[in-house]
Amino acid sequence: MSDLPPPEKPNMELTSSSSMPGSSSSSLHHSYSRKQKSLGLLCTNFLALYNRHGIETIGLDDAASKLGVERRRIYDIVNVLESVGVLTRRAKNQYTWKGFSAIPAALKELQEEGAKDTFHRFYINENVKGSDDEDDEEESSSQPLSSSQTETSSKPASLPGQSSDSSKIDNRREKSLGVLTQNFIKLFICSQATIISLDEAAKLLLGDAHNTSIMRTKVRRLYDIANVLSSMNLIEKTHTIDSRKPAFKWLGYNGEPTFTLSSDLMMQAESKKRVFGTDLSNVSVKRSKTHDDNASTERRLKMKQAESSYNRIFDAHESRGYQFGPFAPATSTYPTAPLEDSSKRAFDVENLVSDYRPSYQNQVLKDLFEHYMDAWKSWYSEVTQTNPSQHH
DNA sequence: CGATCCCGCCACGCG
DNA sequence: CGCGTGGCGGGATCG
Repeated sequence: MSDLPPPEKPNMELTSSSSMPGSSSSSLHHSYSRKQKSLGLLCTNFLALYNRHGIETIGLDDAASKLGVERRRIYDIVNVLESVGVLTRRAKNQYTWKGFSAIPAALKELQEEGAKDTFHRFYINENVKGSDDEDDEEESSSQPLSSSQTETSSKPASLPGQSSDSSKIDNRREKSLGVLTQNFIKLFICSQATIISLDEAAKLLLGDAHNTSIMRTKVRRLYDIANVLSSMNLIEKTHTIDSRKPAFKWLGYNGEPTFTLSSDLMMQAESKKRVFGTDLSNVSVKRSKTHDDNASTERRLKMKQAESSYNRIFDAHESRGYQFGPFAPATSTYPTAPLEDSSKRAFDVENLVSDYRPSYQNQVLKDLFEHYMDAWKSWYSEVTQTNPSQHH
């Protein structure tokens, strides 16, 4: 009982002007910071909530209510998470948790797909470019699609009706977000680009730089995707070398999701990406986020190919078959029996969403994070073999 | 201001 | 027809 409240959405106001200035009255704190409801943060919480051992199935309603958001938002997150293999749709309203360990394989597949698809030849770099015409095209014919093979059939090579190659109508379904996410990622892993500017990505991904309207919409989606990907630390927001335009930097699979919660609990005791692939050939010197990453010695990404490096990492990860230490064990985590609630009580997710208020940045979550953070740190120091200067 | 992007209307399938 | 999904863009916030 008392599973999930039937009332779908306690939406107070709807339709018509939704002016909700919170009713005059002085008080204070107005405007509800948008940042607090960002997809990125939501995703971080989502991950924290389901990245525990034992989780296997995820119900959308469940997630929505626990995180205190509308269904719609869950769809956004779930779609991009699925693009990276962390989740898989099992049935209506039900997803299967695969975990971060599924990312490498997913990326690898994306890379292969991208290589054979129409994904080739994008060269972005610091140098400005004509950026006028040319180099647009891209997915104008045939759908990039996903899951080319690997998975049984369920992939009619030719869609009923127009057998003409390009089926403009293409899948009515996932026409965006999911596919967009994959294509976005392909941009990085199929080229050796590390940084891709926003409009560059939009231009490449859409191939319609003339239509401002469409562009605008796509860019919005790109932001959504970027936020989610960022919370997983697959990418990071930055700007182009000339620090002019906003851009995204591919971080790749550096390991676990760094708990970069807002910046309250851990502020500076974090960031330590990459743990394995120490023999990466193209290991860029990624400074910590201590300051900025103004890499003065930014070699021009000219090199091409060299995909084997990825395979190596993936392989290493998979063969290790390990499970990210701190996350699996956690033997004494939320015993389900709140002995007492003086300081650290059980992780009562059912209470995460107090109601309709910004449920993020929750005290409980904080506790959880700290707990994990601690475990993670010790675990990290263990696996950190190659860690020269890092403490003086 | 322009960059960022939250909210939720409403159009798609599918039972 | 209702319901689960999720495209899509207005317009509010942020920097």
